[in-house]
Parts: sequence; structure tokens; C-alpha cells
Amino acid sequence: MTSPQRRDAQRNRAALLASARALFAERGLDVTLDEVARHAGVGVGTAYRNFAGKTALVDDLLVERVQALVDLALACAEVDDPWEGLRGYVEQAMALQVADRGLKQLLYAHADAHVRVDAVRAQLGPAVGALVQRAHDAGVLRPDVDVSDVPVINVMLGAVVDLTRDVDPHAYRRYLELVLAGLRAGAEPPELPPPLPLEDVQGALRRRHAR
Amino acid sequence: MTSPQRRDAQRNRAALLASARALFAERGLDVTLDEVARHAGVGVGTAYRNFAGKTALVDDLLVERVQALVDLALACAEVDDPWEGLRGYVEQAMALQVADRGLKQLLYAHADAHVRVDAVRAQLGPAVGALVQRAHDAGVLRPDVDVSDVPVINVMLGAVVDLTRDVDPHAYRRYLELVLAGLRAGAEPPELPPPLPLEDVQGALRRRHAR
DNA sequence: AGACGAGCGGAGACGCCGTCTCCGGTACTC
DNA sequence: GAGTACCGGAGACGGCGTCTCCGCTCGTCT
Repeated sequence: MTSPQRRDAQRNRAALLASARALFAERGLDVTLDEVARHAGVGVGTAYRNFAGKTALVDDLLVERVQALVDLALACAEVDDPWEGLRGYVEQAMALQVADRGLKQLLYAHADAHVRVDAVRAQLGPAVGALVQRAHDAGVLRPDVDVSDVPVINVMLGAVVDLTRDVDPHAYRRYLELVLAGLRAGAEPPELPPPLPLEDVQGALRRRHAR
Repeated sequence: MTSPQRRDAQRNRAALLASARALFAERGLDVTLDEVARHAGVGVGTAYRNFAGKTALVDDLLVERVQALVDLALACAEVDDPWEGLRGYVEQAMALQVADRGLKQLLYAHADAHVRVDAVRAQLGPAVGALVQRAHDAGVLRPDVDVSDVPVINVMLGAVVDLTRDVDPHAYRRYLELVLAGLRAGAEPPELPPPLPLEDVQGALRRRHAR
């Protein structure tokens, strides 16, 4: 009986997947397949033999991450307090995106050819919609809050995340509180996490890449 | 007496400047000098004879725009109501950035070699600082609001602007209200401009460029 | 131990893009 | 009409990421 693959080939494939996961999470989807290969300690050829191309690799690897987000939304619908459910979703969704830069990029960005990711992502809208609806039914949301506000807020906070990532990855929390407080009905303004020192913000802005 | 330049040369230079201003405002700083030249109806060579390079051209053209922002901040310090002064600054600063995409990109982005812009931009921080201080002195701001919050909010709202530009350039106003309300002391939640239809947001997200 | 071929590595072909140069030709000016 | 300031735009150049190709290595089975 012949094993389906030589053992070193299996090792290489695993190493490639691990490296890709790590690099995509840490540095985003812009890392080259060449870089992934080097990081995994194999040649570029090996990378291209294992995966149809970068797009396919990304698609394969990130379905799971997007699924985690969908699961999160579903889980938050089970939380007793409808406000905490919604709030928890937004908060933890951002935390996932801080931890995985690739996820953040793929979640809300031109989806060219990521077929599998697209399929999973399609479930996110309805799940979040349910969260918002439930909060409305419980009267804990300003009546004029709309489902469409959630992705927009994600994008807003995402911008803060990108800005402050290397100064303080959690700085976005301050603005998360700010925005969430604005959505809540009969809001007592919450305590805000402390601001970044001005010079840190200035530094981050200066380092910022132009588009 | 010889005029310093041939008349057609003057016309060409003017056309280039006008085209550059228009294209930078409309489509951002990514337009190529070749495009500017074509738009102006002249050859590329003419463009490069008139300006040291793209960086120099951008630097020349946008000082004035950044100066407008500084002027705005100074003017807002003259408004009687300190809250309206601060609020007006943020609101109109965003409006300027909606109207000029290049300004938005340059204002808070890696400043490589834009010497003149840098010089003017340096005045912005203090001017905004005064605005915030005045609002604090009047007690209309939450005490834990910091100067550093202003640029961060600019970046957040800028993300919304980029997202919704071609669906509804003013959609950011809803989120501006949301955020500003969060900064205000003893806030009565303000009325929010209406949300975008969900499908518009979804469309905008789908069209969004990956980074 | 030996031989077979699955699998490897990585130089480099390719395609794309934006910046900028160069010079034969045009047309403004006096 | 001479002289030259100025023009146009093809294309050189440099950079970058994707992916191919093929001579060679080394795992695997007998």
C-alpha cells in the first residue's frame, strides 16, 4: 500500500499552511506567496505546486476565520441581555479583526474570487440583522438605529485599528465605547478607556501609508 | 522687453495646474502625471518640464488646501459658542475632505517629501488644541475627551467617507453626529441623519478595494 | 544497496505600472 | 523668415508580484 504522498511533501504542505496562516494574520493579505514559502523554509515552486495560486490559498485559509465571525454572531443571539448580545458581537468582532489582519481585509473588501469565503460571509448579514432586531424589540436601541449601521461602524473602528495597531492594538476600544454609547437608548454615557497620548497619534499618522 | 515665457507655455502651465487640481480633488493623489497631462491636453514632457515631479506638484498645489483647514480651525475659535466652534470645525473639516480627495489623503498620511504642506500642517495641531481647550474651559465637553481624539475621529469618519463616497457623499454625517454626541457633556442625544439603505452599504463594501 | 520517480528549489520569464528622459519637430516671437 | 523656446509622446527604466520550468535531490520500495 502506497501512502498518498511522500512524507516530506506532507510536512511541507503543513508548514506552508501554518506560515500562511501566521503571516496573513500578522501582516495582512499583501504578503507574497514567495514570502510564505521562505517563511515555511521551502522553495516557491513547492508553494505553487500545493496551491492553485494566492487567491485560492487565501480563500481556503480564511473561510474558517469568517465562519468564526458568523458563529460569534449566532452565539451572541443566545446571550440573555439583548444589548449585551449586540455589544458583545461588535466588540468581539473587532477583537477578531485585530488578531487577524487578513480577516479584517477580506471581510469587507472586494471579493474577486474568494468563492468559499463569499458563501460563508453571506450568512453574516442575516445573523447580525437578528441581533439588531432583537435589541430593537427589547427597546435597548435608539429607534433610528439601522442594521446598516453595524458594518459601517465596523469600517470606522477598523480604520482606528489600522491607525493605532503598532502603538496600541487596543486603542480602538475607546472609540468603540463612544460609538456604542451613541446607539443605546436612554444612554448613561459609559466610562471611556483612556485616550492615546497625542504624540502617539501624531506618530501613527505620520507613519500612515498613503493610498 | 521680452516676456519671461512664451504665451503658449503660460497657457499650458495654467492648464496643467487646473487639471491637476481637478483630478487630485476628484480622484485623489493616485492619478499619474501622465493622466494630468492628457487631461490638460498637453504632452507628458510638458508636464515634467513645468514641475520637478509629482511630489513637487502635489506639494505646491495642496499647501493652499491644508492652509484652508488651518484657517477653518482659527475661524472656529472665534465662534461665540465653544461647542459650536469645535463641532463646526470637525463638520467642515470633513466637508473639505469630501470635496477634495487629495486633501484627505495628504492630510493624514505619510508625508515623504511634501515640505511646504508639512510646514502648514504643523499649525493644525495647536489650532485644534485651542478649540478643544476652549470647549473644556466652558464645560461643554466630557472631561475625559482629549485633543488626540480629534484626529482619530477624523480618520474614522474618513473611512466612512471613502466607503460611501459614490453612494452618498454625505452619509458620513450620520456618524459624525453619533460620535460628536458622545463627546459632549450632559448630552441630549441629537437627531441622526437617516441611515443608508442596507443594500447600498453592502454594495459599497463589495466594491471596496482591498489594501 | 540500488534504482525509480515523486517532489524540490529558486532563477528568471512575464506582465503591469508609474516615473521620467530625450530629441526630432513645431510654431511663437521678433 | 530666422532663430529658438517649447512641444509631444515613444519608450527607457526600475520595481514588484505571480507563476513556470527543469535539472537535481532524496524518500521509498524492493
